[in-house]
Amino acid sequence: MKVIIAEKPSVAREIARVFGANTKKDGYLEGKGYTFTWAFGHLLQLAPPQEYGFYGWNIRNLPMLPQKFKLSVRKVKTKDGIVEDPAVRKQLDIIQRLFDEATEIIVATDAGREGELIFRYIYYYLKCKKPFKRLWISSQTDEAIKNGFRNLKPGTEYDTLFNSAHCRSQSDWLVGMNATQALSISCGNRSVLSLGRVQTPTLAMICARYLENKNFVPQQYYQVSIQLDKDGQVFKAISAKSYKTKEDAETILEKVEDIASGFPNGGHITSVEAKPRKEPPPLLHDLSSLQQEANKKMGFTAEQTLGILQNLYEGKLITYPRTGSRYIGDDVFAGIPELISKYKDHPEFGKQATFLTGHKLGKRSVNAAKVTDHHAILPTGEPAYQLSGDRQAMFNLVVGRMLESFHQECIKEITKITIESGSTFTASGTVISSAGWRSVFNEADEEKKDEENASLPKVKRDENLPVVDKVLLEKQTKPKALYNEATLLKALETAGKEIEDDELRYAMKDSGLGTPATRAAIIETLIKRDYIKREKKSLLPTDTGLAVYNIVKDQRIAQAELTGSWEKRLEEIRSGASVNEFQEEIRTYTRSITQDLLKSELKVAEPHQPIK
DNA sequence: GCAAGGTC
Repeated sequence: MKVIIAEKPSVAREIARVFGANTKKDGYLEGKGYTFTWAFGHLLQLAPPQEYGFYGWNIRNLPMLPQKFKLSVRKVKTKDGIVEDPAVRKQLDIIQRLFDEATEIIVATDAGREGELIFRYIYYYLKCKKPFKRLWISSQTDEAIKNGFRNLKPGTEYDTLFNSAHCRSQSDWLVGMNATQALSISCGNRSVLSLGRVQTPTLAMICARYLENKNFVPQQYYQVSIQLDKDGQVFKAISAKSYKTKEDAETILEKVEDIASGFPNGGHITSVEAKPRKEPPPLLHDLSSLQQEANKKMGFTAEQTLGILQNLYEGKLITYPRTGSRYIGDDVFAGIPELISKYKDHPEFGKQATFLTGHKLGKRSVNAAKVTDHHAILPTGEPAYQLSGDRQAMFNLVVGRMLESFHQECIKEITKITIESGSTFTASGTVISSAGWRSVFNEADEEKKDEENASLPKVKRDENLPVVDKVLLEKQTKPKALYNEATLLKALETAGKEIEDDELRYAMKDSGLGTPATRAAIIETLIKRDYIKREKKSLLPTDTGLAVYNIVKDQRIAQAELTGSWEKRLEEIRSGASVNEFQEEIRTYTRSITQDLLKSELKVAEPHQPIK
């Protein structure tokens, strides 16, 4: 009997379906001489410090550098404290029994570094010695699965991938556990002051932006706005220049040739420019873009969005949500017309779905090379009945975005009118001449400035129009906005793009900080540590957060570059470079940061949480 | 009591 193990139940089910196996058993599926079982993500984790004899949080244990790491079963928090997750234990027992009976093991965890780690930790924990083959596919259509099975690779081909994954895992443990204990102990051991490769740069970004915002000195400046009348249609124009002093602006104001000053037609049109601008449809959603959108439109936190999406996914209404790709392959695209046609009667989207079934679809989101472990988020086409408000709203974002993505360009006409009336004024307005994808949600453009005109009348060069009103505008320069969940997620995704070192920037180019699956959890961790708090929609540092930031802000652990340098080395390990060398560097770094942190003091008198 | 990674 051959055993296939997937990363999660949904993938095992898909593969089993392709094989025509449909006997359901407890923890696996069976049929056609195969069994199809699964993990639930990481079932095993690196064992905590006490399993190496490092008891309590004690300076004598630091730095903690286990000679050999152990694995332990994933834990879960209950009212009786932290215990082994019984569901995980049960699944491990099932996998063990299946492996024992297996003539061959086929690894079908996700095609990537963590997928490899998920399997290998199970394999080594169960002390399995049987050889295994690797299924390596990047989409889960029938054809891709069949093809993958015709091209199974020897398991050993992925040994270096496992090495890099294991190094990532150990390095995060060494740096995170030691830095956390060192900082907490040196600050009096009154509360957990955690540090880590991802959470600390994230905290630093929030703190730096907060301080920049708080210390920003706004500059006062002035402009003059006038209103013109074209056959009864009034529109706004604003002075081309802005002025540092009120006096300068008042001079300009007085020079305006408006009706009240005795000029019946004092607005002289000197130029009219109209340019069409094409706006391509947006890409399909990945998790991060959907979290950002749901935060902007509905105010959901990243964690709430993830929870709702997981729920829709378990109800088979949407495809896998924790994806980092905004593309689909040609195989999935082939099914899109049929999928869209299922929404022809949808109360909100029916009209656009019907429109699209009669038109050639845009292919901006179709690119097989940009599909990694999972493709972009799509509805499955299953009918969705009586969803709760939140789930319905989220589902609509997914369906709506699908329609947008395969829709046509939006064509806008951007008009700029220049007017002389004592000095130079400009009026601008944007008119949508063909809505294209924008007709799906039919929402107003987000970033419309105050001075923009919703529509402009048709005017010609050399026309003279009456100026019916004029006003002095007092304005201030604005600081960069504080982070909210949407902008922070975006910043985490693009973290590393500003790194000067070409190699480090390259190493981070596809990753950023954290992963789609973990970013919501990172934000929640910072909140749980009382490092940051939500205030309205913004994320603000607390006094504790700022104090920790002050201690570590110049250290490598507070910088995205640390991830860049690890990613570079991990990629080298994947292509065969020495594991020991990197591990030794990490140990050296762990010793040094532990030493540094043990000297620190928390310079804030904030109330601490008692130790549990 | 700690990391970051994955998932139900």
